[in-house]
Amino acid sequence: MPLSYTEENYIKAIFKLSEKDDQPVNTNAIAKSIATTAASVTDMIKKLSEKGFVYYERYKGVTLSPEGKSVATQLIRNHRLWEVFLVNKLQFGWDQVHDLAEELEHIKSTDLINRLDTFLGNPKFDPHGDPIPNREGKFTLRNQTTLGTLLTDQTGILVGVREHTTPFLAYLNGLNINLGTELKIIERIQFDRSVKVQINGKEMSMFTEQVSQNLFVKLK
Amino acid sequence: MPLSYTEENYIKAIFKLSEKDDQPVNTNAIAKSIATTAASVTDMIKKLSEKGFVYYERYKGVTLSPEGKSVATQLIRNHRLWEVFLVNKLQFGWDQVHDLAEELEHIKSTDLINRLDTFLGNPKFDPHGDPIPNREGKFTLRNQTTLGTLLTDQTGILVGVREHTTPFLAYLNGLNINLGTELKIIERIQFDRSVKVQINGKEMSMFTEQVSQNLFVKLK
DNA sequence: ACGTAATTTTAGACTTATCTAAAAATAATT
DNA sequence: AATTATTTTTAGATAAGTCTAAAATTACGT
Ligand SMILES: [Mn+2]
Ligand SMILES: [Mn+2]
Ligand SMILES: [Mn+2]
Ligand SMILES: [Mn+2]
Repeated sequence: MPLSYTEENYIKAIFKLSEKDDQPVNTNAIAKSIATTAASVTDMIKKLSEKGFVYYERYKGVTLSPEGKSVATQLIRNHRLWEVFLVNKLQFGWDQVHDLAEELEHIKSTDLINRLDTFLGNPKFDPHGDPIPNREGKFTLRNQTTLGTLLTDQTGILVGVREHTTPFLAYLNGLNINLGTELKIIERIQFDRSVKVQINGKEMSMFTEQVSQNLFVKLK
Repeated sequence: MPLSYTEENYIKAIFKLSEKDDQPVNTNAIAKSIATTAASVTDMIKKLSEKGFVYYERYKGVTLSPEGKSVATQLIRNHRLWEVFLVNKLQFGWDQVHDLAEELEHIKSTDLINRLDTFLGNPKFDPHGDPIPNREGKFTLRNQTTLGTLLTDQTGILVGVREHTTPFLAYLNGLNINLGTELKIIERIQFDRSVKVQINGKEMSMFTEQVSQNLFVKLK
């Protein structure tokens, strides 16, 4: 009884929504996250519950079972390895690969994925700096410091982005900002918490708080 | 109005069944080729006809329209390029890649496929020696001579296989026969049209007619 | 604690793709 | 030419996934 693409997408959505707090996930949250209606979500949750991938009590939200977590982790591994392939081997930009990986992740073959992993040199992070779980489903932890928390004169090296939307990534492209780029805080504006930043020791740029909160860095 | 995987598989099946004679394809033939029932085929053909991918008259069989042919060609291009990737880059055997390519071929992105083509060095043939259509859908013609037609003492270089089944390819693996392998006819047995063959100037082997008819060669 | 607002679930309908069994059309035999 | 056999189509059901609209439940404000 293999899972359909649709079932897999629901399981992944539930996983991502419960990543932070580990609390039961609301019907409406799932509906918004995969652009469908609450009614459809309820239907699907019932099915996933019967199949043992989620724990569900009506009106009380839904939680992934260990089997569900395992499915989600495998999908995330697939997704991120394909993204590495698309960027490192096929020269796609990091703002162009999400939707393709969203399809490729559903090709079910652990052999394929493990060979791809080897071919890519067992990368630990995807093109957006997100950790790639290993064969056993273990994630390497990534630095969660954001540029917004750095003090004046400190330099951060970009190790990830929280936002994965094309507009945001394309905006960073326009500033020549990639993973590994050095970002030095020149000045902090108290009024709106925006920051003046020097990029790779050269150009200056202003970041709103919304931008600096979405950039994960490690201190240089 | 994108095509579903199912619709695409029907179109590809019709293309393959009309490749040789270019005659209308029978309902039963399609049903057998994709392991479904004649009733399902009739339903699908009606839909494909309404969408303009096939010409159809009831009880008279079905033919692909130019749009249908274009879809089929694109799918075959995708399929064969993915097979090259799986064999050349991920080290799969030529007997292991068909089913994976059967899924990968449906990822719809000409950008992806063209980049893959470039990455692989614009191969003209897939791991089974089948021609890969170019961006415009043009096929390179492959030598159609079979080993069965060679005379005694002639040597053929394997350029393709007609059968793509795993058992047949695994059988060739066991004899160390791949594309490029030299096959010299040592003796022809009139009685059952089997042949004694020397492989790469070394081992001898007997091939039944069924085998030698499925090996495409070019004269050395 | 009571009424209102928000959330969630149910009811009923629709689409795509599939199937079995029966009817209709075409092909083959005598 | 009539009968039989084969192929193809239709009729009617089923399953997965989706939707809108209405009912049920929970949460919130006073
Ligand atoms: Mn997906
Ligand atoms: Mn990513
Ligand atoms: Mn396919
Ligand atoms: Mn092939």
